[in-house]
Amino acid sequence: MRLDRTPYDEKLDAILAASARVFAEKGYHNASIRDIARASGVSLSGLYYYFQSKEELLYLIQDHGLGTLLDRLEERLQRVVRPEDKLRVLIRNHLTYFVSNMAQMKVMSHEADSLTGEFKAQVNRKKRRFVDIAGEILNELNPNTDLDLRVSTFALYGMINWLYTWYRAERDPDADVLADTMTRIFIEGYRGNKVDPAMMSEAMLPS
Amino acid sequence: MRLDRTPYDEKLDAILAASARVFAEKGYHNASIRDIARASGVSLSGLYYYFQSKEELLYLIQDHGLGTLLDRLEERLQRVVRPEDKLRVLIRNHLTYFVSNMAQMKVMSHEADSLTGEFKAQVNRKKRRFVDIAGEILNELNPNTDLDLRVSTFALYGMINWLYTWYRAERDPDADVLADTMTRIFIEGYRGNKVDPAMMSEAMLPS
DNA sequence: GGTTGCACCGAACGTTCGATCGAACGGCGC
DNA sequence: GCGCCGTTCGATCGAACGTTCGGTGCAACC
Repeated sequence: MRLDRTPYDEKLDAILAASARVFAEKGYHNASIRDIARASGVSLSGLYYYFQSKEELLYLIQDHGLGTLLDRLEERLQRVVRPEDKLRVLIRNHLTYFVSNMAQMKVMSHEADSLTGEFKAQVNRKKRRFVDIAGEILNELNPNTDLDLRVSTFALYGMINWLYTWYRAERDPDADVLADTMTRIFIEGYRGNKVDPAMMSEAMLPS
Repeated sequence: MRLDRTPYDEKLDAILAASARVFAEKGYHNASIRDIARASGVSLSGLYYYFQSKEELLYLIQDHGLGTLLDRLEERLQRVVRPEDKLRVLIRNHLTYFVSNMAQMKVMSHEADSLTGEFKAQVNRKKRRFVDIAGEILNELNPNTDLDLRVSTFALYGMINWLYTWYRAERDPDADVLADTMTRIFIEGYRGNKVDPAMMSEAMLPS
């Protein structure tokens, strides 16, 4: 089904990859289309055959990356049942993709607000899926906690998404160790905070 | 000692506050000095009486904010001794300042890479202090863990600093609840991951 | 009351920005 | 050999950018 990849597709992917590198290094608004032309080996005007505006270019990078990440996540989640394993899969899925595609992941994390209008709405729809999935897993992991679910969910994604600000492949552990570290901290931390039964009134106890 | 605040100081602070709002809303590179002139009520050229360049303006915002945050942190840390309390103080210090100064905190978190040269070096020096302080606390909290200290430290700051991407005061809990949630997750998660004594070889046990 | 210096501004500079336009290239069907 | 169409590019546009320059008002001081 992916056998019909034309030279057009290949070149578009190359342009998106080069653009992600430029956006990651200089930031979206500080990067110029001329920078991308230089990095991709295509002329300034030639680029506009592949996208209609700079903003659409950013959208293509983000939407494609989030789509890939989401597809992989949903496929991998089907293979496990315990919430602990699901959370491990989610964290590892993110971090593995991150370490392998650092430029793209930085653009996805750091340039979230640089899109406007329908571009932003479409990307936010995909991001919402990630939030919902994590929320469901946390709820399975510890249904009886008094920790705020929304705060806990974004605390989790904060741990993960902040990576682009500090991670350096040559000195830091690989993605598996990162995922293991964050998974252990978060599972232990979230699962360990159950509501203290001694604090519950009799009315709350099962009759 | 702070009684010698001149009208110049007052106006500079007002300009910095207005600039932080503009930078937070539009992003540093996407915001123009003209936007800041409009937001602060000072003419375009009049602004340059208070700073020499747009980049220095960003530096002033970041350096001043980090300085305040660091001063408060070190003062509050002196009042507690248990590592659990120290970590709680650190998290609460960050989040309280964040919620009270959202624009400034967003600029500090999101525009870290927008500075160059000596500006960036000076800001990074202050940020390093935060990393070192957190690392020392985590080490006191659980000296026997096999969790990577650097990864754990940035996981903690990721939880905290990511706040600017999702927090909305009108729907989310206040800073105290945020701090309590994150503190409980992280303390339980980090302290709970001790090296399993059953996994240790005899050579590692005290003789 | 002339001089100094701080605070501030309108106008303009040179440069870079995202985007467009018309022309030209090359392979393929006819 | 000719026309077509997908692809590419040099030349160029108006707008916006950060910064600078010459100058103004005004309070303080001698």
